[in-house]
Amino acid sequence: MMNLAPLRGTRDFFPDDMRLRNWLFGHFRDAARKFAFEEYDAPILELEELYIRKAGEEITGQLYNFEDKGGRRVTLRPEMTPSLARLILQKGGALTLPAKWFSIPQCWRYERTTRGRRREHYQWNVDIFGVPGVTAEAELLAVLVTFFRQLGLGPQDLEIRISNRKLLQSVLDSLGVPDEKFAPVCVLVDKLEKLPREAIEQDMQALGLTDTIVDRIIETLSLKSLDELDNVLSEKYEVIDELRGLFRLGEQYGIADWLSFDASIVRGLAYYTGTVFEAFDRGVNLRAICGGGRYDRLLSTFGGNDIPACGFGFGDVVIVELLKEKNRLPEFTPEIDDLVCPFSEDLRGPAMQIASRLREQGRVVDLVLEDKKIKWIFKHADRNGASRVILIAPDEWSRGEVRVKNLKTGEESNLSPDAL
RNA sequence: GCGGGUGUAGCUCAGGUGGUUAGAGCACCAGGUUGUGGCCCUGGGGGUCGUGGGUUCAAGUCCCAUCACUCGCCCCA
Repeated sequence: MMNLAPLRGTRDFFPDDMRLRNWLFGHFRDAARKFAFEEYDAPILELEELYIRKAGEEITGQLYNFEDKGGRRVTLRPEMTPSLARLILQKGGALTLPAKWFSIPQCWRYERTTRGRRREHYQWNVDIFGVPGVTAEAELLAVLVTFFRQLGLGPQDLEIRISNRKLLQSVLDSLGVPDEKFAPVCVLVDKLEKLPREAIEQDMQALGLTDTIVDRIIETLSLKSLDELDNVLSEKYEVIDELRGLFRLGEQYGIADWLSFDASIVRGLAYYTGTVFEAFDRGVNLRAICGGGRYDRLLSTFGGNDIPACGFGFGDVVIVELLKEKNRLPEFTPEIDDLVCPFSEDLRGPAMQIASRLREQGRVVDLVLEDKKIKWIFKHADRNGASRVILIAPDEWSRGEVRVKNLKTGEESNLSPDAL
């Protein structure tokens, strides 16, 4: 037999797995919808040039790319934001702002697989275009908190760490580092905790940064609070006011318990320009659960006019690991309302009519499709989580009735089909 | 790319130092119970023992190679 396993780093979703996935995605959708975000989608396959950013990002170094039959360089999308930017630019002036959109795309990367690193995952994306101020970030954070609360998680389980790239930018500016170095430096800084210090310093030097500058960056990132930052930084940076403003909005939204300032958050993507944030579980261990930020100048990198924007991505894997660990995953079992079974082939017609009528009422109805014994029927009903078994049997049917058994209570009665 | 671990039924796994027709539990199917589920009892189907080669009278077992999965490292940086 041929190899039946899914390709390395990819997953099959059997009905058992799909029940969990649908449950999770349902919560993604509910949380976004509560805040009036609208769902969109785009092709999994995009032109490779959509992701060429040359900032040393991990994500663009792991493109799942190839040449199609027309000789085009294409790639399975590693993230949704560039596709979203493409959609926004297509709308042009017809786009009414602010645009609040969400999606649950499957995203791909090609790399060696290890624990927790697959080649494919689903990533809930929530974005706001057209709002320059931190009211937009506050909205995103509130969506996240709403989602976490729906899952039964609290601020004792999770925290959202927030910073702002303008912090780093201000420091670089004051040290005379040219603007075009900013994005690559951010990418390197994001790796500070994951890689040996020397490797990073080497790369920083390759970008033309002196030891003094590197020290200053690290010094800034190690500050633990906004007040500390305020005292240490010589000039009055507007970024501190911006961060304070965001935390104030967090308080007014009643989500302050979930939020903390953390200067070491910078994110590994090149396009962020302002606020950046990541959510972590407080019981250590797991990787970031989600992350996002403001990217006000993404559209111009595609040749369009910029629109202020911010958003986050939220993977489907880490959150499930966390929920498992916290014992917060519900049991997922199949459920149907009625199992209808004709007792003999000449009663199949009436059985089909009764099933149809019940379905028109909105019930989930399974029909026994073969000539099966009663024992099989009840076993089947049990396995599929049926609430009722409706038997179309000769004696009852001759009196215009069907036999109904409620499997939850064990009650049985004869009813006219109209009374079902 | 390097190293470790694991590959035996649909699933989870047993199978000292080689020795008849390769086992268990779960799952599946059937019967017990010809019109009533979960429990129980009985029976049944299902295996080229990852693949290829070698040693041997004899290989699931030993040797070599290879592939797959998995963990760690390297790479990405």
